[in-house]
Amino acid sequence: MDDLNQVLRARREKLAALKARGIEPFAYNFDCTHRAAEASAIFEQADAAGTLGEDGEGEATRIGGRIVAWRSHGKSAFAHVEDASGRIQLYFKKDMLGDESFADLDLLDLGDWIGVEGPLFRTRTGEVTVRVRTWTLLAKSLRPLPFGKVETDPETGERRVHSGFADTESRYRQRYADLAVNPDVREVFRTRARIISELRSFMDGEGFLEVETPVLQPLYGGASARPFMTTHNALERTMFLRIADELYLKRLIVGGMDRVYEISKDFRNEGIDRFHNPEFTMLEWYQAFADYEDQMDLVERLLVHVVRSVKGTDSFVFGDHEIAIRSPFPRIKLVDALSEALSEDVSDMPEGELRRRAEKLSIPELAGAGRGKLVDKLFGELVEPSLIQPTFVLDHPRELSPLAKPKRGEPRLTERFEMYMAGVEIFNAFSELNDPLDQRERFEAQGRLRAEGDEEAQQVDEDYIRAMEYGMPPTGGVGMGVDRLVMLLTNQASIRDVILFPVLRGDE
RNA sequence: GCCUCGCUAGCUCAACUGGCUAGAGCAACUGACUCUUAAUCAGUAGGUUCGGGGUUCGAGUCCCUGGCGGGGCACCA
Repeated sequence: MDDLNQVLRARREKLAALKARGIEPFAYNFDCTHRAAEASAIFEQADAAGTLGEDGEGEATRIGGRIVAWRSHGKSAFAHVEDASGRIQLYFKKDMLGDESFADLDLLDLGDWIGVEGPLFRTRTGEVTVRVRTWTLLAKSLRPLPFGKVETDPETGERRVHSGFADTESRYRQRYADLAVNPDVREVFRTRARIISELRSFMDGEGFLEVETPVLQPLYGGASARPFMTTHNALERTMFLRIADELYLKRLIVGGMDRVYEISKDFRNEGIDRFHNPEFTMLEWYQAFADYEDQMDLVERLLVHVVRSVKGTDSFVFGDHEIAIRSPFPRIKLVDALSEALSEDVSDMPEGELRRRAEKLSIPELAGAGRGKLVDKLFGELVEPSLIQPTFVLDHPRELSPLAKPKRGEPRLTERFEMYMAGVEIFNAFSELNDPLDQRERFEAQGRLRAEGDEEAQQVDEDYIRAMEYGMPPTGGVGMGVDRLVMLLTNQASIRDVILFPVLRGDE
């Protein structure tokens, strides 16, 4: 207790005083009749309909919330409480509450949870307010929340927060405090939930079956990435956290489940930046009898559906850009886009020339890069940042896509697309490779890359090849970065702002 | 992993070129106030300046080192 600062100490003293007065500081429940926003709305309706009482009072309500502002005036006090719906003003008056209950208000603090009961009325300045008849302490706050002060501009109604809680690191580490004092942050995560819900209902509506495949895997695959490893004690074996759902979902296609999808966390043991968190949420789906052309149509319909449902329009603002979701989206071939950027056809450009171009742009880490990798690097440098409006980029080099079918008529390429918005890759899809002999060769080529030190190259998955040998129908598959879509639709600059508890270093 | 910027009271921020006892607002505490809303007014208290080491008569400030975070690069979705 000695090492607590005065602020924490004052609250513990109030806690003791409350107990001494026979007030339970941590209640078991509270029977609310309304949320704050509903109560205000009901009052406004009654007022408009002229059904308020003669004293201008509306119906009695019970509201539970956290005290976020307090203004005491001697024998009366105003406060705001906030619940999940918003905030509402409270008016405490000594002759309404009685001496004892009014005196006990001195033991409340910002951050306390209370329940109040009383009729609604409108103050002289027009704000719908609860005239508190009785109040109950629901939970004492023993640590001050970093509330700012909210100023509402009387003319524009605009809310400005003074001081507040801005330190990025503290906000991520103590997300509970961030959520408690920043309603905007709560809104971002409400939108995130809506987006995921709309993704589900869209996939369900298209006849896809939601499935769950292993997070903990004996082999990992389906993407180029380093995995997290762990150990199963009883089995005495190394297990991997999945880097993609792909290989299991396609086993289900082999099994005859012709449309499947999964929304789940994947884990990649790589760097962290504003577009990457080590654990992130992916939507993957696989559709039998379809190819990547069909998947472009599906992606377009999915985006239109989600953006309309969540934003109410066909466009949204991200940073400096207004992104319009109007299908069909432009479809450009990777090689053509790059040729245009270089003002020279790259389809037959020798590897040495590609390398010289990349070196001229001082693109780093070119050592050991083959043709495909060079094309990819150049594309990332020259074209990707300019893909602001939704754009499909088609037909990636074969060596970069070991799970995709060869492009019809152009066997050095694959039937693959990535979809970009705001310069960010959101979707990745292929006509799925369903020839088990070709698949084995691709895995073996990956194995050679691995032997040369490419830690991200895939391993041979014999069981996956066995599944394919039973017969896999032609299939279109798509992966989507859910967090990134949420970033775009909530206009958040960092993936950490759309993940409740992003990965940070320890602070011990 | 590399480059770069940052870390000062519970919160948001000051402190010039190294120089008095590290300041302010909010929050807290004491008092006044029965329609306020960034309530107001009077007063009080609150600091390991991220940790460790060094230079100096003197370090929040300069140097070394470590930690954490932001941004960029690399890797990647």
